Amino acid sequence: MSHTPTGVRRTQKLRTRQSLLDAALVLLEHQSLSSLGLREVTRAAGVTPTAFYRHFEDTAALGVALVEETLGSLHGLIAAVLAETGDSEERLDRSVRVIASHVGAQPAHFRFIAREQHGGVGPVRVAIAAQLRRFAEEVALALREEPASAGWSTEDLLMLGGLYVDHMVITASALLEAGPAGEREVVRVARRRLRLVSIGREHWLDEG
Amino acid sequence: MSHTPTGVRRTQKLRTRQSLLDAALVLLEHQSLSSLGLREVTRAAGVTPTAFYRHFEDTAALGVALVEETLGSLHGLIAAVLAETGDSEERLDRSVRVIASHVGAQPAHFRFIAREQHGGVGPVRVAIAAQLRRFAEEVALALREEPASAGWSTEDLLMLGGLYVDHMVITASALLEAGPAGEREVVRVARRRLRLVSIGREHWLDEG
DNA sequence: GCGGTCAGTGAACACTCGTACTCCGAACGG
DNA sequence: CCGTTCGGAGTACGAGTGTTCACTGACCGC
Repeated sequence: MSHTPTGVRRTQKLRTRQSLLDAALVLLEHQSLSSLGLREVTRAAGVTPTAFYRHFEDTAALGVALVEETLGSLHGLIAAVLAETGDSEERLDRSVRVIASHVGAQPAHFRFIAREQHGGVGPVRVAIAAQLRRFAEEVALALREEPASAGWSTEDLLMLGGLYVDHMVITASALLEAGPAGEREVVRVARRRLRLVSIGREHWLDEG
Repeated sequence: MSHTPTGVRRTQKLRTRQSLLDAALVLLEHQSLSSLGLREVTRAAGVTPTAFYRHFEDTAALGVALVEETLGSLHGLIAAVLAETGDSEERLDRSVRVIASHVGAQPAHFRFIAREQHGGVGPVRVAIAAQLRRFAEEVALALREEPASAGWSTEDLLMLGGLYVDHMVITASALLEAGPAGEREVVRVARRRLRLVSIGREHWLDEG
């Protein structure tokens, strides 16, 4: 009897849940999850502390939910960007631009990911790692379709995919630190780095 | 009258200071700095809470001190590794091995750095960023001496140095997550990634 | 050796925290 | 329409927090 997932009741519950997530995200802009108090969140969300338990067991569980909210909706996006046509340079530019625009649009979400990727809350770290691994696999899959990947082993494609994903995270983090003012410079360097990796990729099979 | 910095008194003070740092590092293995309590540290160090203030203003200040303890002693090390002779492949292996051995020897220190690099405590983030930038500059300086860097601009050398440093951090973090059991695999992938970057470097000036 | 310096103590302050209760009332299924 | 479900409110508890204050006693330079 899990009842219908629709109805006024369910809607209101999701509403409060979302306001908890939103409030948490605001608070997490200046602190990390492990120092985030349950009461602090409920206070900012406008509900009583006890109401929190109707939605999450822990602040850790809330963190995991935030991870899925942030990264869950991004799957397929990178693959789509890579699948578009254009020469190497164009696609590289496009990738960096997509990252920059997403980070600029929802800085708090990405700050949270960067902060908790190696943070003090185990379950959240695990959730982020799982999502990033999925990204790496998706990128590897997209790369395989390209002519430039002829002769590449699956393992090497995954290595390259992980490299791209890690750089995506680094770039996002750098953009957050630099702020809108330093965005151009960060983008410049990120593009250069990707170009270097791209060149390495082209000549990967020349040796060894 | 700042008196002589020597003497039994100064020695004892440094002793307690160090025990505070050590205690904090142990506690930070399973949590992040922003959730670390002042009382918690003093309890583990075997002193009263008030004694803490004789050494640090904040737990944030303690964090900054930990950063310098961890990274301050590493300067020159990478440059030294890069300065050793050998072909590209050998030096690449050596670099990865040095990282792995250091991480294996003092895991807590490196875990702290990885965790707080994007953590919730501003001053600590700044301190880490400053140290890593210094590393990047040192690496760039070492790279400039090599024949393979002929024709490289200072900016690109710095870009490459930053790339190496970022990968050093990523590798260290991956080693910590993997534990001793997964070390071989992490080292394998790290070596591959560095080789790819190295190949990109060789052909960097071929185009545009 | 004598007086000042100062690292560390111990008690007390005013908080905030997570969690366990009981209870209310609106939306729910039959 | 009626009994049930359940999201949320309210209260209370014990534990832990950062910081302050006056104090002690060993080391210091003179």
